[in-house]
Amino acid sequence: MPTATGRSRRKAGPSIEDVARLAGVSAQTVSRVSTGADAVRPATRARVLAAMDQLGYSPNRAARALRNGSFGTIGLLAHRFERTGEALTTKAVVEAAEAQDHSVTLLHVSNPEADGWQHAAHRLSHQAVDGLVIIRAEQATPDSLALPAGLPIAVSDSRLVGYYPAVVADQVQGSQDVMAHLLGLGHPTVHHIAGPADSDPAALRAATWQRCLEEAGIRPPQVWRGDWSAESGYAAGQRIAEDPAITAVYCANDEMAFGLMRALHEHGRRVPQDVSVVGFDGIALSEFSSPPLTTVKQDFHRIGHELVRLVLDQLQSKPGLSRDRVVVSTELLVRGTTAPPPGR
Amino acid sequence: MPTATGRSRRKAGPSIEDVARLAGVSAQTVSRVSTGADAVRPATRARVLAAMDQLGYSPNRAARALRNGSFGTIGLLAHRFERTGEALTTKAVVEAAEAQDHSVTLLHVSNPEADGWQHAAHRLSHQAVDGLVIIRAEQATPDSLALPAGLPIAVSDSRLVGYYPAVVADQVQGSQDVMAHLLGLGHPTVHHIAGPADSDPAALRAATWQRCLEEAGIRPPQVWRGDWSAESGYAAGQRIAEDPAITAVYCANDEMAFGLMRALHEHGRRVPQDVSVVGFDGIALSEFSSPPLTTVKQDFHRIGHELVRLVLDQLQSKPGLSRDRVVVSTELLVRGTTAPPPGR
DNA sequence: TCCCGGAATGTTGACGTCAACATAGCAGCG
DNA sequence: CGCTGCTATGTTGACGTCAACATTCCGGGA
Repeated sequence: MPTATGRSRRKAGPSIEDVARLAGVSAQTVSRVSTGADAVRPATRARVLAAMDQLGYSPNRAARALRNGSFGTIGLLAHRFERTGEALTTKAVVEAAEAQDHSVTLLHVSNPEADGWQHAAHRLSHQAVDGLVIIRAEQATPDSLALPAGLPIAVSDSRLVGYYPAVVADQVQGSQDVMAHLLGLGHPTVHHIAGPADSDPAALRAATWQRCLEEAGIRPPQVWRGDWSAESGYAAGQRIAEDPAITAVYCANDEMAFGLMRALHEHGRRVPQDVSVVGFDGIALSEFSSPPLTTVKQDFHRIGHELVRLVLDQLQSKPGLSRDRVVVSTELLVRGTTAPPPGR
Repeated sequence: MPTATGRSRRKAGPSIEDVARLAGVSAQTVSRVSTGADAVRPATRARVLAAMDQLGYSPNRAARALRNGSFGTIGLLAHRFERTGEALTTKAVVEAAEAQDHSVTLLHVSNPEADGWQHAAHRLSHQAVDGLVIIRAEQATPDSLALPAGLPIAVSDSRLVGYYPAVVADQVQGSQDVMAHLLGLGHPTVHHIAGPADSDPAALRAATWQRCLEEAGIRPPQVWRGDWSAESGYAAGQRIAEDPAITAVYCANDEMAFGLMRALHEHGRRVPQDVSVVGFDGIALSEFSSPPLTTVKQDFHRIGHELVRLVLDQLQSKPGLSRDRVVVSTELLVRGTTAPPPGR
């Protein structure tokens, strides 16, 4: 059974010794040149550089990592990271890490049940990376992860917030803005298509929606349950479109809003004249639905950068500099899918 | 100049020696248990496993990499990988790599001008990863990359195809299907919103569009030039919407189709009654525009898996098994944005 | 002239792992 | 009862790098 064990010793590239021999110096001098640390006579340095160039030498990162105990690598643990929010965060994490001379190793958690996360965490265990960023670990709990102690970790919205340094978007403010906007337009009530029940951000958005209604003296209607996908928004939309009493829907993300709008469109209900729709996330395409979607924009770029900062601060033992929880503000973008209710 | 060099020796986790001592065996026996390779008596194995568990041991990957000359890591070089196609390909690459016990290190090329790619290639230089996957290296040329010789590489659609083993989507077939569909509906001609001029897939789609028109005896109209973004599709749409003679537009990707549709909508031109629109990629949201977008679906999942296979085949020196070029077929999805031209 | 001191360079060893080889233990058999 | 031929385990060394320490070299001052 020759599975993946068939890895044999690869032919090595030129080593520091080869360069040293060619340049007529010791390995240590080559090391000095390559790390740029110590004093080396300009003539010697030039000779070493020429030798490096000639051999196409580049330092072996495994050996460096072994020597230094540091990989220059941050692990990124995510589930379904091809989704817009995750992809944008990932991009920002990679950029920020690069700016700090770190690279990013991706680990995709295929089955988000506890086992998948644990398996993933184990693979990226504390010797493989210097730190770990976890984005949207929806089902995971600190126990189910069993991460090695001492590994610097930063998480974004998820159940893990509170257990590890975290970056969270201001779900509450964003949801309040949405509700103020819709109720301000005169809608008698607002329906909500929520994200999956095991998602923390989804729960927060739903709770804020509910609280805002209650504070306005309105009894919250039954919540519609989606799973972030446009399909689920479409499915909920099939029922919503049949109820002429519904004039405003707050969707927990943009994809579900797209699904809802298609369902409304198919049932001949006009957006925004008959029904107002609001999304969440501010994905690039949200500006190009017809009409463009009113939504709450998240600053994924900043979220990614803050996540990296939290991890690297721990690495460099600057606990004083890193607050436990960074809140990134959100912004309501009022575009074309919201209007006063019909007959008003 | 203390740049990022301030990394000190991290406190090490438990080593194989610690486990050996606790279990009362030699380090080699621990190694055998941890690699699962050799024969170890069940009682001994159990003792070692218990010791590993108690200490929270996990093998040091740097040491392993140094020993084996292999990192178990594939590098992924991409520009703007947060876009749908890139993100889906990335996901598939990560999954496929994981299935082969490899992890994936992401490298984001921020400025795609030659320098950015070269810088990126240098960072991932041949000792850091066992192989390299390059997706959509639009501006890069083999010379501008200067990749280390002997590093297994696989590329997807880009100018690099032909220089390295490649996986390409069947742009030609997909474009032909689009043109046959639209012309078959009776449209007198078809306009095209192309991708950026330096993109190979964009060029291929545009060339096929042009050839199909010519073969039908139609003189191709001026091409509209976009940059893949919905914004650019919207910008082209502002002009297209003003020309009542235009009844069908083939967009080189879905995002631009979304932008076009919003522009058409704003100008009161109905899709598909007045204008037919076709996209390319088959992103998840394309099914949830109103009406749902007719598009050419690419199998990003398969593309990612083939890329990994090409790299790993080279790693295991199976040149016979890996063709130089894998073509992944595309599929026209006829949905709601295409219809016969008005008055027919 | 000789010695001192600092700068440039060299030598040694250790990081953690695992392949190769070495040895110990033990069952089976004549 | 000793020998053969396994199987289970132990020992050694090397992968490439770099910090710590050691050495060499050289100019300048006494």
